[in-house]
Amino acid sequence: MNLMDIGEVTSRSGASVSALRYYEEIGLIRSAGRRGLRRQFDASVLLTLSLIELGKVAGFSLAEIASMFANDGTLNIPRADLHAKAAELGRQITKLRALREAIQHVADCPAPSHLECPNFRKLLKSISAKKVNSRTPRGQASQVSADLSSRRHRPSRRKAADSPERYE
Amino acid sequence: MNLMDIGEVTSRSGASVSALRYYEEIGLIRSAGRRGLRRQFDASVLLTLSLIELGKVAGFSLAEIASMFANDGTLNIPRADLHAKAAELGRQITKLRALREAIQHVADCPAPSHLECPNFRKLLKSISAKKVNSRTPRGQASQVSADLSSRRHRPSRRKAADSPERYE
DNA sequence: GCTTGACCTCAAGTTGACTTGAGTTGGTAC
DNA sequence: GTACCAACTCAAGTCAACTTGAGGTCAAGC
Repeated sequence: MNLMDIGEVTSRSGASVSALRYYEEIGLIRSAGRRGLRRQFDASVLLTLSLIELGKVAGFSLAEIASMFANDGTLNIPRADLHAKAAELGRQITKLRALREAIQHVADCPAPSHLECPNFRKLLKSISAKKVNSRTPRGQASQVSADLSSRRHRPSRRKAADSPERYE
Repeated sequence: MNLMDIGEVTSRSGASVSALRYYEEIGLIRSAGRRGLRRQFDASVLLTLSLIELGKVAGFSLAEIASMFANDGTLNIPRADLHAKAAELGRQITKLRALREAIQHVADCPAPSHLECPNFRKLLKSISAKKVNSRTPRGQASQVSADLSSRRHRPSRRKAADSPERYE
């Protein structure tokens, strides 16, 4: 019943071949078997991949996502975890809003240098304060970087030159 | 006037010694000089570090942040960039809200397995769709993980198994 | 029969942002 | 004056999540 080569899975899911093999290796997905050498996937893998995507977007690591799948590949997330995650997302959203406000302010503020603007200093302080209040176990920064400028594992072949004003 | 050893900077800023040295190495911060071997920092570095924090929270890479400082260490961000970033944050916020809603739904949904819940499937689909619509330059997932569960550079001694709430 | 192309394995490399470790130096307290 | 300890340098390691590369297999088409 409707088994797919890995190539079809990539084209239907958007995940790369190497990512799929990696996912299989770490037990995140399962192939239905082999045809010769070739992995065969059944259609359910596409849904699983969506879930994985979802989990990634939500900020779970692949290991955590893996732990959310039951043995049969179905979802198995304790509802309490979900509530916690939702709450966490809520806090994150709040923080991002404050941040956006600060940035917007800076963009509109007429002070010659932002550092000279007392409002900005105040915003800065409030944002840092927020950081300190929220439990930050090892002084790590948060990581908000979205898919709009995802800079984790950015492939080296893609030069950063095409973005508005080439940082790098 | 009021120069600090690196140790004082770490205790006042929360940044680690090694991070500070690293920042200096890549030109993000500057020491005011040396006293013997020891770097001396003046108080302004604390503000700079706040800005760096801010930039990181906003999702800029250190390289990008570096490019925002003028030679004299003052801020120098083109306002258009800021507007763009604010808009980006706005999109990010929207997305996170949808995500939170989805997660909340899953948590409350009585279906035995989430995959069987048509509503969940719908939410899944809408989130994936959103991902596709928003410009995703390298097909990477977004990274939302906040400081509440900072999972970049997470020390390996932390096993991924203990998850239920304590995101440490 | 031979090429092609999609797939395979396995090891090693990549990325950013640090951290760790080994071995050294020098200011300060006793 | 010497012990101590914070700082130093420099190289190498870490982490997650893949990607890349070299070399191999196999079914299909000419």
